[in-house]
Amino acid sequence: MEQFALVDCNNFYASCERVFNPSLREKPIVILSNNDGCVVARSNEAKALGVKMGVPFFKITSLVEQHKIHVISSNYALYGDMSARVMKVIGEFAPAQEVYSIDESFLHLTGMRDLAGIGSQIRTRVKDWLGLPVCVGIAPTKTLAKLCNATAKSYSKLEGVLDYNSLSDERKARLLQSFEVGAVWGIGRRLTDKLKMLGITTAYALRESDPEEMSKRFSVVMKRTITELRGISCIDMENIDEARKQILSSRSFGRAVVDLHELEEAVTMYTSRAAEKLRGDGSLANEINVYVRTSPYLQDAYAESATVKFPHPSDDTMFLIKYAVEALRSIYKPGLVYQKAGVTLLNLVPNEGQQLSLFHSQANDAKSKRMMQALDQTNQKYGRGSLFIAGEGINKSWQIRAEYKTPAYTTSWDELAIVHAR
DNA sequence: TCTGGGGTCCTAGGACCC
DNA sequence: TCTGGGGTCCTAGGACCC
Repeated sequence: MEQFALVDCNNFYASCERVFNPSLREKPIVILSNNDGCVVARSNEAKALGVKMGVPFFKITSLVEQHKIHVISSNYALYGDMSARVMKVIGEFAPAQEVYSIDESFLHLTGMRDLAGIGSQIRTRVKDWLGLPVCVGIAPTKTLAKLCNATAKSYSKLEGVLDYNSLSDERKARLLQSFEVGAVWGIGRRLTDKLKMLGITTAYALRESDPEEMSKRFSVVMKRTITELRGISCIDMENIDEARKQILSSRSFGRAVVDLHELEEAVTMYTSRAAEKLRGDGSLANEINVYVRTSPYLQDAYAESATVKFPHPSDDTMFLIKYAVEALRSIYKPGLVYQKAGVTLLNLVPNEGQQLSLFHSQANDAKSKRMMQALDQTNQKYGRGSLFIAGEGINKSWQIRAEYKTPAYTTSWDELAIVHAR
């Protein structure tokens, strides 16, 4: 039988902030999304006060004042760096690891012994070495490992680890009964509603439903989920070395944007960022999609996107920008108040042995390669944004707000944590 | 008389995840 | 007044082929 562990950091962003600011321990904390728009992470204390995930910040301002909730703008440089460290430590425990998100990773434990013991060791080591709390769920399928992880988080008696294999059939059934069907991995809001109409409201009821019939009624994805709930693995470990299939860079603006010129600056910057990621993956893009939108909450909301295909695949920022701006101009409508724009690189291919088009000169290609290397190296060494494309604009007054940001303790020389001698 | 029967590839859109 | 950003996978339907 296969065995998987899901290791998940508890309240990851909030926990990262606490590592560098211990006075935040035991205090309610919320972390805000880019632009300080809504809540993307909460400490347990904030959850207990009723702050919901994803709630717009302006809706909880009185709650924040009333309970002295600490408000922090998200600091992705810090979280990304801490994440890399955590994943490295966790990865030492198993022959195969799949980093599933910034704060979660699956381990392949098939054939290993004392799985719960391994879970405890992981927990202890991450706490000791990095100061971050994690929980571990262990089961013969990823879907069950997810549920076990959630249970390990909510019952302190379990000390952060739950091994599904150690439960009796009756306990397994009770565990599944304790979860609403929407809590199951792969069952979102739409499916939850549809399942409810069939009288399926818990993870247990879903497990007991007929996979074939459900496959016809819904899709093969549903069938897989049911099979996984029955303890038969059908969602394998993914190869994490595979390059991404698309790269998206988008942001809401810090203020209303009407001007085409400002949109061009934004799109230029997003394209630069996406191109950096593209080169980091060692990929080339064949197409670019650009979208703009007004606030979707307006009555006459406008949202449009355009895709442009390149004459040949490329990772050259200047080249990509040219097409991005072309796409933008085709969808720009004057007089609207834009709130967000985004750029997606599509149809990505590995940057090896690419056939150059007939009229594409070798010399130009080498030159652009050196230029892009210089750009990436400078930005890596001196911090993002040290060197940028002129079209991004200097002021960037449309950029996001981040009023409550903490320093980039681990990734920027200017902002290193200071240790005070006693 | 009664509209072939497969196949493949591509795309848009839906649903999900964190 | 204020509502995130970055991904994946699946399906249905159209275009095209023999």
